[in-house]
Amino acid sequence: MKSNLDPAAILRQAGYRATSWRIKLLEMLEKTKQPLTVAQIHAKVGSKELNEVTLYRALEALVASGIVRRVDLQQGHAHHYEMVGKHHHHIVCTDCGTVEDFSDKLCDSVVKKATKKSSSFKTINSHSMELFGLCASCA
Amino acid sequence: MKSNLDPAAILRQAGYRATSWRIKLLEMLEKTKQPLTVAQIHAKVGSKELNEVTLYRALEALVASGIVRRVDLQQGHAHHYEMVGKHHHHIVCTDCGTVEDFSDKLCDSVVKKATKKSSSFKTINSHSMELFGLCASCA
DNA sequence: CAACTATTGCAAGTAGTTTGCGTTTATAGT
DNA sequence: ACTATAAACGCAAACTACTTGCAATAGTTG
Repeated sequence: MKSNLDPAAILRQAGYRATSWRIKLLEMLEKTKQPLTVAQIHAKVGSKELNEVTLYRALEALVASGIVRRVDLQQGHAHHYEMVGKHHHHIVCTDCGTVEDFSDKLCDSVVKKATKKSSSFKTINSHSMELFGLCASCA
Repeated sequence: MKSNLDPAAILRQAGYRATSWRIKLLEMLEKTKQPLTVAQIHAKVGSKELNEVTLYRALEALVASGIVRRVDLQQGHAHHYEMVGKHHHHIVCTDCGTVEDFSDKLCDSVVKKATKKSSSFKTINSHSMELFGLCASCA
């Protein structure tokens, strides 16, 4: 069992067809470090040829099967998308929008504590955490 | 210096006029525990009389001056709003949308650690964290 | 390589939010 | 209290982000 599946294999393993657009989409997302908006993805994958609707449907499917993650970086009302990969969070510059990744296993402790203390939740499946501040050049 | 200002005082202190709509809006938000969407707020404050645009402008102003907070509970593409009050986070049921508050000072440690480790950020002004799972009745 | 069905493109629709502009209303100054 | 001023408001219209229906196309299975 290879740890790094290629896009076509990832898609088929999740029960999807390995279509050229979805392969291109996953290849691009794997290369890119920053979470991207639909508009940015659209531009990068080929805004002329690829229909926006197709992109929305592809992202919806990929998010549903846990291949892609949707994050809210509080920039207007558009979401950002990124490959799930290893779990991490974001530090976002509220001025220029630069994004830096970070991760901390302390988060898991927070989740565990919250679950234990909660009156009506016993299982937490996922969590999001983003930090907002000013990057070096904007400060 | 009273700790609990009334809505009119809060508004004036932030440099706004204490209009009847904004007073009603803050009174309602103070009473309500759950974060609400614009549509829900609109319905609660008076959907017939209050123009939606006015509500959007009021919320924009209140968010800008830190009186109200905008949170993303990942339910479609609408944001939720709540009074800032004391800092806390949310546990959201991905099935029925129930929201429970929680807070943990460990979060501050995470923020501090991330700031220290970050290569391009030295100041973090705010952060968001939401947990997603299934509540007792949906599990 | 034929049949089956997921995926795509197009056109249209909906939800959420913003903008421009003329009118109303809270507030500061008399 | 009364008036001038600018913030806040309502209405209409525009706009962005996203969704839905349906017919055409293209992976995949046998």
